[in-house]
Amino acid sequence: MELSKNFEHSSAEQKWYGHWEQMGYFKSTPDDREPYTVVIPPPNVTGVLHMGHALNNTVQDVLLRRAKMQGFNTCWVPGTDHASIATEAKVVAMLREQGIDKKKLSREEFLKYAWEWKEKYGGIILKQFRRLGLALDWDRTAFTMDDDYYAAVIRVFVELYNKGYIYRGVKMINWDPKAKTALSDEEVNYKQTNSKLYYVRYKVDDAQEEYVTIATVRPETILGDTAICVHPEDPRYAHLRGKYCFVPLINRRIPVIFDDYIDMEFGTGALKVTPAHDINDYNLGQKHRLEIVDTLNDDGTLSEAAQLYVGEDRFVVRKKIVQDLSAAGHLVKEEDYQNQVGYSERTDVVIEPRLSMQWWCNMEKMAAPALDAVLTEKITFHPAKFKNLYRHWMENIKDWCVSRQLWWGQRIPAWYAPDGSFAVAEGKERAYELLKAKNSSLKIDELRQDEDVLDTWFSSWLWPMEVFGWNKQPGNADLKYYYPTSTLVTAPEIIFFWVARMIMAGYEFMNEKPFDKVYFTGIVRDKQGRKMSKSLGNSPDLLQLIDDYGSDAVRFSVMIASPAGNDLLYDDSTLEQGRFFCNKMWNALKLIKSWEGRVSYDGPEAGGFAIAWMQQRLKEVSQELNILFKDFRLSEALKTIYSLIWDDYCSWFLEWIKPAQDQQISAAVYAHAVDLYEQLLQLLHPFMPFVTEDIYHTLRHRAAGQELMVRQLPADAAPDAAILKEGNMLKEVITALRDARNKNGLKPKETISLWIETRHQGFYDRVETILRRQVNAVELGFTDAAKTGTVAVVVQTDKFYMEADFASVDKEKQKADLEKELQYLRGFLISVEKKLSNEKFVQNAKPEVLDNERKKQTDTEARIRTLEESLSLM
RNA sequence: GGAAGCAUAGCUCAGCUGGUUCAGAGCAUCUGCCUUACAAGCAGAGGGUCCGCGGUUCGAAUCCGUGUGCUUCCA
Repeated sequence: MELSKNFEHSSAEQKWYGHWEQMGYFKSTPDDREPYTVVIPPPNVTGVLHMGHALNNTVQDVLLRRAKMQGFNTCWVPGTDHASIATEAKVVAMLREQGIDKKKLSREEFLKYAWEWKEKYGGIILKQFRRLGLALDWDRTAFTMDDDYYAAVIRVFVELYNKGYIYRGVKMINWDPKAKTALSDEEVNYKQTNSKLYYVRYKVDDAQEEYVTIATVRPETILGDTAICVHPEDPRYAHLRGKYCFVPLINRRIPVIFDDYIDMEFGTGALKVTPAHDINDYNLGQKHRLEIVDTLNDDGTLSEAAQLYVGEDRFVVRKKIVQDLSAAGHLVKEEDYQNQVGYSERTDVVIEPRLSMQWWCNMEKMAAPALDAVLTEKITFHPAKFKNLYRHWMENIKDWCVSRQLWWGQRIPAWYAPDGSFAVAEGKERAYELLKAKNSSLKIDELRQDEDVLDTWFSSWLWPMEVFGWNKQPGNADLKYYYPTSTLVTAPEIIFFWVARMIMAGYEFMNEKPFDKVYFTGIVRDKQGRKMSKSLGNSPDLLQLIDDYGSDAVRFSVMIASPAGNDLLYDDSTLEQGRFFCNKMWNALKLIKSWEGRVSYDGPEAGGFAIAWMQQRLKEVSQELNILFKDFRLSEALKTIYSLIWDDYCSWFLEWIKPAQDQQISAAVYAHAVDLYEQLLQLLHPFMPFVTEDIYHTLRHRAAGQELMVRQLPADAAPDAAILKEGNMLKEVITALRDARNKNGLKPKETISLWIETRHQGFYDRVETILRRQVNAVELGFTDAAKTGTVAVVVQTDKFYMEADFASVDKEKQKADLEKELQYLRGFLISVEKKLSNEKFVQNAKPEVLDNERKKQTDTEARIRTLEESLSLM
C-alpha cells in the first residue's frame, strides 16, 4: 500500500469518529467495573463552538479517554442549557425579522416559536463537538428544558419553598432594561467607566436665597429625589435641621435629613437621596421613611412619575437635563470622574438598580455543608487556590434572585387568587386545594399562574443528578452507579454561578456531593492577553482551524499551552507545532512500513540495545505520566509524550535500529519497533485520538474491536536504571562527537576513525554498530593512551580520539573549551565539598541528598582528572 | 476600598514537597546539511543578576517580608 506524503486529517477524522460511534465506544451502561463519570458543563443552547469550549472539552476528553484505557467504565454526558435570556433574545430577533412582534403573541404562541428555534438551531454546538473528537455518550444527551428536567426544577422550587428557603419579596434588584428582566448579582459585570460628576444646587425653602449643592453622576434621577442627606456633625449644614429643599426643574419639596452614613469628604458632603434607583439610597429611605418615586419604566425610559422627559431614554435624558439644569442656573460645575458601573452579563447594557417584587432563595443553610465539603477536601479543587475564593463567597452568601421576567424557562409554580393570596405547588389543582382551605368560595378558574420563569442556573445546578433521572426515578440504577460523578472541568468564571450551586444542590437533594474533583481550566486569551469574547470578536473560527490544521492539532495546541489552572495564550505557532507533530508520526509510520518487505528471519540479531533502552524509557515515562495525570498537569504530560515520541523514538531509537541501505532488518527488531510504536501511540491517544488511531491501524491490520481507543494500558513496572543510564551515556557521546565534528569543520559525509580510552569497553562493544553509524566512523578501536594528531573529546571519564581529514583543527579553541569546563568543574567541586564538610548539612540533609552529594563529589573528581590528563597531553 | 495571583532566554511560558550532572520547552536567531521517513525536516550552537531590596536556612528561581510593575476577582 502506498502511503500518502503527509497525514491527511480530514478523512481520518471522519472515518474514526464514525467508527468509534458505530462500535458503541462512547456508550456506557452500568456494569462491574468502577465508573468514571463526567457531566459536560452544558453549553448555552444558542452557542457556537469557541476556544473556551475547545479547551474545556478537550481536557474532559483527555481525562475520559485515559480513564477508559485504565479500565474504568467511562461515561460522559452531553447536553445544553436553555439559556433563557440569550435564547429569548434570539427568538425575539428572529420574529422581528419575520415581522412578528413578540408583544402581540400569547405566551403559548411564543413558546411554540421558541421550541421551533431550538429544534432547528439548538443542536449546532453539539454537532461541532463531534469535530473535536469528543467521546460523548450521545444517547444520554440532556437539555435543561426536557419534560422531566422541567419537572425536577419545579419540584425543587416547591420543596425549597416548603422548607422556607424560597420567598417572594420586594427588594432592590439588578434590572436589565434591554432584556427587561431581573438578574442575579452574579450576572452583573462591573466595569471602570469614565463618567462626569455634576454639582447641582437645590434651593432651600427659606426666605433667603440659600442653596445646597450636591454631587451626582446620575442627574437624570434627580426627578426621583425624595430627600437631601447630610452628616449630623457637619457644621456646614447644621443650620438646615428641619428644613426643606426644592428639587430643581420640578420643585418637589423634599426634607433635609441627617445620617452618619454620609461621607463628609466626598463631593460637597450633601447627598441627594433617590430611594427608587440606588441601593444605598433605598436603605436610607427605609430608615427615614422617605417617599419612593420610581421615575423609570422597565425599558429604561422615564415614567410618568418623572413629570419631565417622559418616554425618553435615561441616557438621552442625562444629556438633556444637564443642559436644562444649566439653563436654569442650577448646574454649579461638572468634573471628570471614574466609577464602577454595572453591565448586564447577557446584553451588556447598563444595569438599573430597581425595586421589584421577585422570588428569592435564601442560601445560608445550603451553603454550610457545601462549604464544609470543599474545606475538608471531600471535594478537591485543582488548582487548590480556588478554595479561598470559594470560601469567601460561601461565607458571605446572599439571597439568590431566581425569578426572571421572561417566557422561555421553567414557569414559576405559584398561583394567585383574586385577593392576591397565593400558593406554591407542583400543579394548579394542588395550588387550588391549598388556597381553597383558606377561602372556600374560590373557584379554580379564578387562579392565575405567576408570569415569570426561573433563572437558568436554577435548573443547571441540578445537572449532575438530573441527567441520570433523579426526579423521574429516584435512586435508579444509573444514578446509583454514576453519581457522584468523578471530575468536573470548568472555567473559574462560573465557580459561583454553577460549581458552588451544584455542590449545594447535591447535598440538599441527594445528601451527597455531585463530584469528587473540580478542575479549573485557564481563561483563553488572544496574543495581546485579552480575554477571548464575542464582543471583541477576537476568537478564531474553530471549525476553520479544524479544517486547516486538523482536530488533533487544535487539541494539541490548546493542551500544550494550558498548564493547570493558568491562562492560555492562544498562538498559531502551537497549532503548527501540532500539525508538524502529526506529520512526524506519519513519517515514522512510513519508515517502519518501508521495512515491512525487508524483514529477515535468519539474519543476525542486532538492535538489542536500542530495544532494551526504548522499553525502559517507556516504563519510565509511564510512571511519570501517572503522577502528572493525578495532579492534572496535563500540558506537562503532553510535553513528556511529545518528547518521548519525537526525540527518543524518532530521533534516537529509529536511527539506532535503521538497517543500512539495501540491508534486511531482523524480524524481532521489526516486531519490537512496531510494538513500541503502538505503545507510544496509546499514551498519546487521549490527547490526539485521530492521528494515533489512524496510524495504529495502518501499522498493523486489525479486526474491528481492536481499536486503540479501547486498548488497555499495562500495569506499571519499574524501569531498569542501569540501561537508562547507558542510553544517556550513548546519547551524550554521540552528541559530543557530532559537536566536535561540526566545530572542526567536518562535513556529515566525511568519515572518521575513532579510538576510545575507557574502562567500560564492554559497553562500547555492545553499542558499537550504533555509535559508528551515528558519528560516521569507518573504524572504531580502543586505546590506552592519547593519540597524536587527533581531536580529543571527553565525555564523563571516557576519552575519544577522532582522526579525520580535518580542514582545520583549532587546537587553541579545543584547549580553551576544555579549560573552561575544567574551571567550572573545580568550582562545582568546591561547592560540593563545602557542603559535605559542613556538619549542619551532614546532620540535617536527607540521606538520599547526602548520597547524591557524595556521588557528585567522586564523579566530579574523576572527571577533573580526566580533563587534566587530556589537557596535559595537548 | 477589600482580596488573590503573576514577574524566569528576543517572544510565549514550564519548573511538583528548598539540595548547582535542573535553570528547561516551543517559537525566533546562528552554523552545517536536499543523509536512502520527514526541508512542515536532520545534526549542532549561542542566549538568562530566575523583577529590586532585605530575611529565614548548611543551602533559595523555589519559603517569609518589603518595594515596583502587571492581571484578575469582590464591593
